[in-house]
This record gives sequence, C-alpha cells and structure tokens, in this order.
Amino acid sequence: MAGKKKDVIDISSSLPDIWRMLTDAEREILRSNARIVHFKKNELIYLEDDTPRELMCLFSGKVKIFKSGVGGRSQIIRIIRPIQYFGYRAYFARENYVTAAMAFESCAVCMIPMELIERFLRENGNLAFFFIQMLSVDLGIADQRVVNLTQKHVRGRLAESLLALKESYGLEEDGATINIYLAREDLASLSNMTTSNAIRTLSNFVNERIIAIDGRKIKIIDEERLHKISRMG
Amino acid sequence: MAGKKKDVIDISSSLPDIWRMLTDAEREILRSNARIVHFKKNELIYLEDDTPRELMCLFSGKVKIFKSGVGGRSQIIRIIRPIQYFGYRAYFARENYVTAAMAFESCAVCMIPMELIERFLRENGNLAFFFIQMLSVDLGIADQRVVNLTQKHVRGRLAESLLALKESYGLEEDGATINIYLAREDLASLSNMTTSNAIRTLSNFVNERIIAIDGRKIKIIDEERLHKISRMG
DNA sequence: GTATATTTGTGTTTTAGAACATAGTTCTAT
DNA sequence: ATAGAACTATGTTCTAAAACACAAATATAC
Repeated sequence: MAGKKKDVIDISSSLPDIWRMLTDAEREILRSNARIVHFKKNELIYLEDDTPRELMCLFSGKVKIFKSGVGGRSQIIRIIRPIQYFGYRAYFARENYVTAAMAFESCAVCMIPMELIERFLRENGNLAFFFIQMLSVDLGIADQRVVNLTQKHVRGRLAESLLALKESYGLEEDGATINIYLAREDLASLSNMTTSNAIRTLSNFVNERIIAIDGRKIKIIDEERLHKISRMG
Repeated sequence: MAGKKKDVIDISSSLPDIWRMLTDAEREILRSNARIVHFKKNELIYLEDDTPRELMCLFSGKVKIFKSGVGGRSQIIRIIRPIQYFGYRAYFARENYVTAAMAFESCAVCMIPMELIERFLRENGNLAFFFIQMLSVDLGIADQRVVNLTQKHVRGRLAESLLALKESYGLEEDGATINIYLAREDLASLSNMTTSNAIRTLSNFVNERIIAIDGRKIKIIDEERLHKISRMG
C-alpha cells in the first residue's frame, strides 16, 4: 500500500506535460490505470512486431530504441532519456512495432493504456497537439538522420553520436564525461559502423586529444572540434 | 470568376480526408482561405530553411521532398503522390523546413494556412487524430528507411526504390511500365548512390531480365525478383 | 531546327570501411 | 573468488562503391 501510494505520487509529478493538460476527471482515470514497471539493465521492454498497447514514459534510467537490420545487424534508431514518452507511434499508425526497446541500464517506466490516451486526445485538443508536436519533432530528426548516416564518414558519424549522447544524458560532475556507460558495440550501432571501426575511430580521437577514454567512460576534451568533425562529415 | 469557381469545386471534392471531418462552418472558412497554386516541372515549392505557413495537398502531378546533404549532395527523402498532404511537419514542430520540395512534373497544389488547420484540429479530435496518424505512419517509414539505406547494398536499394515508385505512382496502361519519367540522377538520390551506380545497376537489372528500359521509362518484368533483391539487401 | 547543355553509358582507378584474425582485458554470474 | 563469456584493441586483407574520365545520346532553349 505504501508502494502503491508512492507510485501515485510519482505519476502525477512525473508526467508534467500530459498531466497539466488533463481535467480532474481524466487525471483520476489515468491515475487508476497507469502502472510503473521496472526493467533491469539489458532487459527488453518491447519487441519488434509486438502489438503496442501502452504509452510509455521513462521515469528513470536510459532506453534504446533499435531495429534489427539486414543479416541481424542491429541499429539504434533513437535513445530515450527520463521524462520522454515512447512506444506510442505504432499504436497511432495501427501497426505493430517496427522497432524494439531495451533498457541500457535499470529503468522505471510508467505505462498508460493507449486506448485511454486516444480517448483523451480526441476530446482534448491540447493533448492531441502535444502528440502532434512530439511526432513532428521526431520525424524531423529522423529525416536529418537519414542524411547524416548515409552521407557522413565514420569520423563524422561518431562525432555526431558522441554529441547526441551528451545532449541526451548530459555530463557528469566534472563537466566533461558523458553520463552514460555504453559498450563500443552500442556506440557502433548508434553510428552505423562496425564495432572495430568505432573502437579504431575512438582511439584516433584520443590521439588527437579530442576526447579521453577510461574504459567505457568518455570525456569530451575539445567539443568544438567534435562539432566541426560532425558538420564536415 | 469561372476560374475561381472551378477552384472551389476542386477543393471540396479533392480534400476528401480533411473535408469529411469538418463542420459546415469550418468548411466555409477553409473554402475561402484555401488557394490552388500551379508549379511547372522542376519548379521549387518550398526551400530548406523557409518558414512553413501552409498545409499543402497535392492535387495533381508529382513532388519530391529532398534534403541537400554533405557537400551539396542531395537526397530524396520522400515522394508525394496526388491527394497526399505535405509541408505541415515543420509548422507543428515550430521549426523552419529542414527539407525542400520540388515538382517532378507540372503540379497543382492546394494551400491552406496552417494557423487555420491548427485552430481546427485543436477543436476537432478527428482532425487531430488524422494528423497524428499521418505523422505516425511517416515516422515508421522514416525509421525503416534509415536501416534500408544504411544496410542494404546498391542492388537492394535500387530494387526497393523501383518498387516504391511503382507503389506511389502506379503503372501505365501496359501494366508494367512505372508511371514516372525520372532522371537517373533522381533515381540515384532516391536510392542513396551515385548516378554512375544507378545507371550501372539498372543496366545489370536489364541484362538479368528483371526490368526493361526505354530511355527514362522503366518496365518491370520480374517483380518477384525485385522484391527478393530488395529483401536480401 | 539547330546548337548547346545535360544526361546516359562504360571503362578504369582509388579508397573507405567491412571482414577476418587473434590477443589481451574486463565483466558477470555462480 | 574464479571461470567463462563478452568486450576491447589492433593488425591485415578484401571488396563494394565512390571518384574520375570520356564518349555517345538526349533533351532544352533559342
């Protein structure tokens, strides 16, 4: 019961965007239908071809959305940070998932039935517009990503990924180390290259004093150069 | 005046999806604010970094949405067929356009002020959901496209593009020729390859009796093999 | 209808990045 | 705490596709 109470508090205070837009009645319905699910590191949240049923909001932890491509080679499509929503696109498109989601590290995810969300947003223009905006922003990012991944060279793609990770998860207290603990393989599948190439290019960046590496921790030394490398391709 | 009348008729009968969802009052407002603009072959409809102001619906003709990538190399992001909407994403995301749009061939485009559309959809759940669905479908396609363009080889990418063109614009009366007149360069920038590679691979497909070529006209002879090549990468 | 520009086709060279191999290192589960 | 698995690192080889070069064929504009 204490646990239940805690969840309720989490939900109302941790869904700021959606919560703000609802009426009291809607909030009550949402409160009694939402649940919080915990995932361990590397645990799957949903699978490619699953049927989408719930809107998910990441409360804590880090999540990757990925696709298995040609010959099982997997590709990270986007990364989710706390208080971001995910898992809703396929439901709206009336499709099964075309991606899978996995916890990079242990996570708490709030799940809200999509039927509820659809019912609310058909009555609530602000909520509808909130989703329209999220989808529009994501579609713009996806369009940009197509060009970045296909036209930039490995150095440009890796530089871009490092900057994206910094953008999403921020820096540690030293103001330089990217706040994520990522295998080289994940860095590779985020940057569309082989693991060898990610390792090699990372080493080059270290030699050029653009970054410093301590195991999986990456410290950005010369962010300006990273930006330049990312821009130039 | 006769011309004006004609436009009005076109608008009500050619915007089936949106029209159906509006009230009579909304229809009246829309009718008096929509305009039809004609574009000649290769004319630009909007430019990268322009400010989006209008929802566009292609009434007739063919349109490409493209981005200029690294070193000016342009990449076709998607192609628009008649009765498809476009140009609205950036407005919803509160961004300028990140893509440009150009007429493949002479076009008639219906333009509706985006403010109007936003006002309507905030009041009209069905209209809002219509846009949510379009955006969701497009985002799914974009995610798929990232993997296709980065992981498939030239043959797979070209096969896929040919099938996509057939899907969008259909076949001519012979039931085999793709109903579009496209330069090799456009075919290349749709398939993310150089023009030389598009030409060469097209020739290979001809030698393998998968397609036949007459100038820019492409006839699909063995669609099954195209599908197979596209799937296999 | 002719001239000029653009597009198409093909051969050759070059190169970025994949594939492969192998050793050392670091996780992780029991 | 230790064994086994997974990850990291680096060198070497191989290959798909880009870059380049140049005819030939078509389009487009005047």
